[in-house]
Amino acid sequence: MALDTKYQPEATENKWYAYWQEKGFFRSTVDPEREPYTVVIPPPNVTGVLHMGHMLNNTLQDVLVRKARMEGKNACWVPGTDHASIATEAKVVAMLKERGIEKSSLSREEFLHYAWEWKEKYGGIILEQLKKLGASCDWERTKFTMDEDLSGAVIDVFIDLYRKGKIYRGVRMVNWDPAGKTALSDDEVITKEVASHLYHIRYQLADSEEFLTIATTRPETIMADSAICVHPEDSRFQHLHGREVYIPLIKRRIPVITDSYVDMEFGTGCLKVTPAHDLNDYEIGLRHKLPVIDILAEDGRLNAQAEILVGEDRFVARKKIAKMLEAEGHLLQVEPYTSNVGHSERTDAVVEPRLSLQWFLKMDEITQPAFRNVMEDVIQLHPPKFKNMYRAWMENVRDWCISRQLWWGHRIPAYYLPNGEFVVAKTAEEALRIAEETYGQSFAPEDLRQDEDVLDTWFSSWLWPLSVFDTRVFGGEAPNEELKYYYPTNDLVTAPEILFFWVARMIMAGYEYTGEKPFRNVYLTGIVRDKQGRKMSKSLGNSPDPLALIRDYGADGVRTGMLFSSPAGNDLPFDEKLVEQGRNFANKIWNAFRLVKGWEVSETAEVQAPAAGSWFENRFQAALAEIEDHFEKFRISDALMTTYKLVWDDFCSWYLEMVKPPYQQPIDPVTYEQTVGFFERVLKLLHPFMPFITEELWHALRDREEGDALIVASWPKKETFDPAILQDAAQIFDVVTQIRNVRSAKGISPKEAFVLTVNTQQETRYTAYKAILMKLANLTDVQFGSEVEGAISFVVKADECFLPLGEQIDLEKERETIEKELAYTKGFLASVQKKLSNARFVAGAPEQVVANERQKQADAEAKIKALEESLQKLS
RNA sequence: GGGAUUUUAGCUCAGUUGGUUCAGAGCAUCUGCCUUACAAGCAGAGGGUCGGGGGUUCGAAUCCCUCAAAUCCCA
Repeated sequence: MALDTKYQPEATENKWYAYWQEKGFFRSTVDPEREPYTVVIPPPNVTGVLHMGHMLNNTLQDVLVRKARMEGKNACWVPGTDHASIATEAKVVAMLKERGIEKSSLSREEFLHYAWEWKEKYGGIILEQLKKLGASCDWERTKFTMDEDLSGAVIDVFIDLYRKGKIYRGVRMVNWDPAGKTALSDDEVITKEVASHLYHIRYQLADSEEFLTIATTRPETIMADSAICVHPEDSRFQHLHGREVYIPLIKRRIPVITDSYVDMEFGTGCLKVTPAHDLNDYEIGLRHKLPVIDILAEDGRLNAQAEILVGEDRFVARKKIAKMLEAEGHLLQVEPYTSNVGHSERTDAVVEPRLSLQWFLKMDEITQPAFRNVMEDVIQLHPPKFKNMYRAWMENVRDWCISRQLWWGHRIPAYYLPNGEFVVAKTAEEALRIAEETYGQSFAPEDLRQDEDVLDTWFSSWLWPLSVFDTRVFGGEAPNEELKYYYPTNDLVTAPEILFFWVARMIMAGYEYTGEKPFRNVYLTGIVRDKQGRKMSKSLGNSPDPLALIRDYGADGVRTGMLFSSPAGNDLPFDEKLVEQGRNFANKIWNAFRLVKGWEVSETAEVQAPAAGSWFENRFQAALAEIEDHFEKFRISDALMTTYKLVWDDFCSWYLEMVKPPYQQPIDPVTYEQTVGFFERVLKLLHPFMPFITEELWHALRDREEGDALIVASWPKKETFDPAILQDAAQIFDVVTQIRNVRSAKGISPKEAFVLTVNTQQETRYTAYKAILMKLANLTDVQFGSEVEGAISFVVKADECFLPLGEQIDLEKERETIEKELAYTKGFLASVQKKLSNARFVAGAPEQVVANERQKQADAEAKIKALEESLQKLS
């Protein structure tokens, strides 16, 4: 059969993915006989499409899952999506707008109908894309955070925490969009520089004819002032401490307070404090127990609390107030000023900081086990540097605002009563019953009004590692078999950006509802960035299309490309060169297969390299030990690199070259069997990284029985290896490289064969590898001796090697080279001797270190001797 | 403003409790090869005073201080 010289991934990938699914290799069910290995996917946004971050993240998960599966564990990777209330609602609103429908014209039910329609249409796309990447998820377990049972769990948790007294209602300042009449998250606010004015306004002191002057950009809010604040150390205002002033126009008395928040350099050094309309002022208000006076309605007009200009828009009011202040002589100065003003991403209205009643979860107690168990490494973060960040956050954690002014999500199960109270219950009927019991009066169902808000998306995804297995445990039921078997999960792979939003909260929920951690290890990936260091995002348009990449480079190429340069916790500066390297690697493996597949086996064929097998056997074990160590420490990039070098350098460049028969000649059966066996073993190591090409070659290398697939083949067992063999071979390889080097430097063709003469203490080393040495360096013989006429010489470790090159030798140049090396080695020896002659070193350093230094000394001395001999022969 | 992390070859990163071969890898670069597995390749080579300065130590990329730069989180 004629095989293409290039690996063609596309057909292979579809074929094997279908095969794996058809055979049910991704499926996991409870099996107490086997050790479970569980991973829950960080649920991507249901309306999202695959981006580079998902590619990296899910490749890593798939590597871990596939390796565990090959190790014989019951590997269970649970896929799913989350409802992402803000993002999804924004998309649905945008879709409706395109159809000419305003959200405000719809009822809640109508809107949700459209939202579900959207979800049904687009919700599965991202999971389908993950299949192209090769993700070996148990698709039968696919979950969605708004599935009926998962939603029930969220509501149960809200009720439970409310009854435990951990959930309360409180005031919080939000970004308010007066045009959209909705609260915005910080991400939806765009800050722009706006040309405005700084108004200098004087306030009269209550007990004298004096005035003080403040500077503000928002004169229309003076009616909401609760105090005037000065810096406690500001010498200009010491006389004002403890006194009171009148707000101009409305003549309300407010105190002068001191707080170091005030910037003495800015404005006049006197700050008007308006707790209802500025976040910093709100905090000053809390510290000084100031009243909160809210003068703005939800549409941005002044309300009755303002006393004057009621019903005017805030910007109209600003101009009118300025005029009124001027008329009364209170406006001293208006200076131009540029300020940063938040605008609504969607309506472009100026965002108003606004106090609103929100639901909060108390964090003081629920964080305790989550904090302790990470600090004590019960749950390990990889890399551990994130522990510091985690601690900083957990030590300064604030109560969690869990309500959102949206419709898409889990509606808060609180029901308001006509008497101003509310009850929390799973259903309206239950709420009615509780209300009647609690207040001893009867209510009609329509008396109850359910809270309009939904819960923060994280309030459902924090349950994810539990709720994908068991949704009833939150209602107080005993854990089911699934939860008992699969939980705690093993590894979680996610981005550091959501270490607090998601990871920490999952840990809290895990301990709260099971008393047990949700996972053992958290692998934190980096962010995929472009060459300029910018985060890849759709809006910047700097992200390649992942599916196009897979099409162009193959899924295996893309997977390895992403992993080559992404140690845990480090950002990945993406470069198409990386996936090109991945593709080249797949091609290299493909061509190694072509070589082996092309061999004809013959009983009479000569064994090329008897020592090759035992060398590679040991080399493989050494690499395997290293790979296992890397995996254990979650150094996935390093595990890949070690595998890469084992395959490319050791297997292809050294081993296959050793055993390869001369052109068009057959290979002996023993070497062939051994080579196919090695090939199978390297395919196993490669499989987690490159599942498709390895499965393809697994089947192409031998005839397989039904169900003998690489995806479920056994991971190679770690065995001891002999470092002496590796050392011997390394010495031989060094000699080969030196000979090639001499050829390269002298412009001698690799086809010209030589006799190598070696002066060594370890002749057996050379006889054992004689065939290999001759083959790889193109020698006609290897002899031993200390002198060769007309030869060029070089020293490898302590061994002196001679190649007879006749007239091609430039004696003067050779001498120079050797003298240079000699001087260098003498310098090195001197530094070692200096160390050894230092009594404090010999006394203080560990025995092993001193022994090493002595070895270095001996090696250097031997080398100097060999070099000096060479030099002597030249003269 | 508070906190965290990072700074090692052109790029991306290793470098384990300070001590093996005088700092390693991959990619990129340079040189020579279309040597029938692979030019998506083969063979070989060059490249770093470990961000700057100071200190501790017999010995520092590694520990301490200081300065500088970058990134991230919280406000």
